[in-house]
Amino acid sequence: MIFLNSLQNKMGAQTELILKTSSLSITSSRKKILEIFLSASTALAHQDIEKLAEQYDRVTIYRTLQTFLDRGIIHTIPTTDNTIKYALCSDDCITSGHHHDNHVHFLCDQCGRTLCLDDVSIPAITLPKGYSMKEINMVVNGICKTCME
Amino acid sequence: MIFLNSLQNKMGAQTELILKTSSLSITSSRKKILEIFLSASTALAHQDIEKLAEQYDRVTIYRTLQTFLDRGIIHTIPTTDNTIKYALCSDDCITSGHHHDNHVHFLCDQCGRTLCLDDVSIPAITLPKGYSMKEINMVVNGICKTCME
DNA sequence: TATAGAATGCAACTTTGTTGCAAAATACTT
DNA sequence: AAGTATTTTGCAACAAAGTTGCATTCTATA
Repeated sequence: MIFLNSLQNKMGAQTELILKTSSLSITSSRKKILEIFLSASTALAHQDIEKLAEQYDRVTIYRTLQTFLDRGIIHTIPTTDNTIKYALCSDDCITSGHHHDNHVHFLCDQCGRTLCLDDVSIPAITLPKGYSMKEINMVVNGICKTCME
Repeated sequence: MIFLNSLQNKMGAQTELILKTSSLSITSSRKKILEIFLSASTALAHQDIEKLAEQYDRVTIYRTLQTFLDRGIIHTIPTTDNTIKYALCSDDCITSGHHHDNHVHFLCDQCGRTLCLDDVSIPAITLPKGYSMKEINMVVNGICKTCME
């Protein structure tokens, strides 16, 4: 019990730090949603968060996610089933101010989870003349490790 | 006028051929939606099609797009703003039966258009052990050629 | 601790997508 | 070419997803 409290305090401290770094006021809904992201192993849909933070209003969750997106705390992942998925940005992504999330995302067709393949980086490509690149995303569909077993 | 008719006949023949190839019955809504795709230079959202084919019911458009997806006539493009965009598959994509759409897609942040960069193919990547790949998508955001000028 | 400013919850609304079913259109048979 | 089986369409009703305005509550700060 003491151990559990200490864990929660740790996470509480972490969420407050993230909010402070982004100069956002510290509210319980924001902390709760950040905690959800920190303990999630996969990218989350709005609906997932709604279920895990059901004490908060749907509108609040929409607005909080939008705020986090604006501040670069989270990012969206383009998915082939065109559901919106959100994931935490990596540390240096947040601190560096602008968004650069250079790893490949994996969408499991069986369990439906969206995973960040942190170790697989997106290869460089050459665009036709006249195009300017700002962001690049790579999404792979298939069966994930867990579902293959 | 004669010239215009001949053009429309040409496109009519083309749309009917596509439908026949996929063993779909030929209906005016399907032909209309195919014509829209054939004359579009960019990928289209459901909403775009609804505006361009307003004589048809919303439900019909949903069902037609789903049918075209099932037959591999069109494909969806994952976008970072998480709107669903549809584009015609290339010829060999249709005829070969299974879908393989190996080019990079470009999303212009300025004009909002989604373009198929047919000449830029998706580079190969290596997934971690245990993952199986079925489909791969690469989406680039930035400013397109037209908007840069 | 008082207060200005920000965030939240609620209600009402718009947009987007789905389903069942009767009517209409298409394909097929003869 | 006409009749019939099958498919497709449109309508209605609904469900889900997302948005907006405003009054209330909470947070930061002096």
